[in-house]
Amino acid sequence: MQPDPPKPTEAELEILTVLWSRGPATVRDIHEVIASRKPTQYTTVLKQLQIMAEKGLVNRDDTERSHIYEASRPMVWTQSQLAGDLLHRAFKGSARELMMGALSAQKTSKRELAELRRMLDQYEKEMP
Amino acid sequence: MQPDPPKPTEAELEILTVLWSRGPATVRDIHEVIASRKPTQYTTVLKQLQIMAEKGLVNRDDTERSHIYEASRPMVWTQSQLAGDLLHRAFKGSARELMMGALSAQKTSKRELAELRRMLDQYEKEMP
DNA sequence: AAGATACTACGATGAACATCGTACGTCAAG
DNA sequence: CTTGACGTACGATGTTCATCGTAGTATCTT
Repeated sequence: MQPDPPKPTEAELEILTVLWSRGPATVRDIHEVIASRKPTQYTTVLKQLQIMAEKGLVNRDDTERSHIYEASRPMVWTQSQLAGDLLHRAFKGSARELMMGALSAQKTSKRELAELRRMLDQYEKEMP
Repeated sequence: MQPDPPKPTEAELEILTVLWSRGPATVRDIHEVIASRKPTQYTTVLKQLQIMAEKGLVNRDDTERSHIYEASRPMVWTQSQLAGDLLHRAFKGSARELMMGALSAQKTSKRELAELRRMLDQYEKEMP
């Protein structure tokens, strides 16, 4: 868990989401989830995981015959990387503009808006 | 301006940001801005713009000798695409989580937070 | 023990990206 | 008119991504 891993690609991110939701898993586990969404070969997922291990995106436990993979970084850490990256690339660093973009991209429920507001309160309170 | 253009790539997005801020511009104009940030050949920018025109990301006016390019979509439209894309790929569609990611990715000023809150108020008011 | 099953390793392939060099046309000086 | 500055067009190249097939090895089943 030394150097920060690079930003995950699209396919890599999809695998990471599986790992974040299921926890450590075998290639088979992950493949089942992925394949249920789009036709994908087992070895494709395997190869991805091997590459991801090289990049440091996942850690591999190969003590057992079926290797077990887990995300090397917690979900929120990676999310922060991705959000920050887009924030700078497309929104000049403006969190407000990013939020505008997100809200206009989909209908957001009143509940979600309320949660958002509450989160803001929380965040502001922890900063003098 | 028929079918929606695809999501811009990294290099394409950088060019678009120039077009959004300067308005319609020639290859030379754009190249000057880009090259001031990182060493880049003139023809590289030219080629990018030609490809972007094919993809429909920019419109080209070739009535003059120096062609004039402009973004085919307004900034906010593209921003919405990008935010929505990331929102679904990495945040399960949760605007709140995206906001968390963005805020934790950089220090956000009190002013920015206030603007954000005001923007939320505004947005909520327009939705019963 | 033999065959089927389950894994990993890895090379090959094709598409998308990003970058650049070269060719070629136009136009305004000199 | 010729030459140099400036412009577009486009092929070539190297890289990263994503996907898959094949080979080889270990394990299970009968």
